Amino acid sequence: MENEVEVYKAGCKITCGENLAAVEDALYVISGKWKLKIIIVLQEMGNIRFNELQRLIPGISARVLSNELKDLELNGFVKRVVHAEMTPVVVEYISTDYSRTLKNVIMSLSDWGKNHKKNIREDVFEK
Amino acid sequence: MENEVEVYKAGCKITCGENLAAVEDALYVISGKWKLKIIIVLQEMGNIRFNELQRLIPGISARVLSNELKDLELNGFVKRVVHAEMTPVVVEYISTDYSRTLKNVIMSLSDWGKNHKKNIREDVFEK
DNA sequence: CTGGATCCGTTCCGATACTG
DNA sequence: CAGTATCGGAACGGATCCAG
Repeated sequence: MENEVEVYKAGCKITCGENLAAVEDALYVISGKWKLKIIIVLQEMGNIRFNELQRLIPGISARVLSNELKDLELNGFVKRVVHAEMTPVVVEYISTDYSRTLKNVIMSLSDWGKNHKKNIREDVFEK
Repeated sequence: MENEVEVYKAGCKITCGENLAAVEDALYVISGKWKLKIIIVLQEMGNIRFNELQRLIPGISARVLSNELKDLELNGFVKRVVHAEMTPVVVEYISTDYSRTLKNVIMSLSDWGKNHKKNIREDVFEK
């Protein structure tokens, strides 16, 4: 019977490892303080310019925003569009189709976040 | 017509802000390199002891695991159970009901991670 | 306006050693 | 077994100045 438990746990370790690896892959791309936020704003606003983006994401500095945008562009979540015909040059950022595959992730996080906030307010913590 | 766009965007900013805040609340609690992984393993294994946990999460050090567990316990995701009647003392960690509310989050992340990995392998990147 | 460059403090985190 | 202590490097991120 002790053995059964061990066998069960050994089985768990396999599926568990799969899930773990998949979540790890996801986190590798979208974790960090800003990435998901930028993606969300980009998706909701359609096209958007650098400064407006910065204004919509409270607390982010130009340096960090710039770095994050490069990273997101490399990973195919954002497209950078330069309107060279205008003066001064206008640069717009738009979200890609691929970034839209994160819909479920964003929604589940958003839902959970709302509940969590509610719970924290009500509980007053019975630790 | 230019005006319509601005009105639309102004509306977006409101709902956008809500989503942003909710996702931010969620990320505040579960972001970081290890938190979700620990929660996943804990959920799949039921009860588990410190060293086994460390073995199941490749790369984590004892110091970091210890810190993360304390943090997770404070936030109600993990329960620490001490069996003082045994010698040597056995300490077990178990996941809480509250940690199970993350089910959707974990599943959507896992699904997306699997797809993402597949895409990366196939694309060979047509940037 | 759209960032790049630099400086610098903080925080994270990995390695190792150690304790009861 | 279940952690703690200490160290040091790396990464993150804010502030400021600068350029096209």
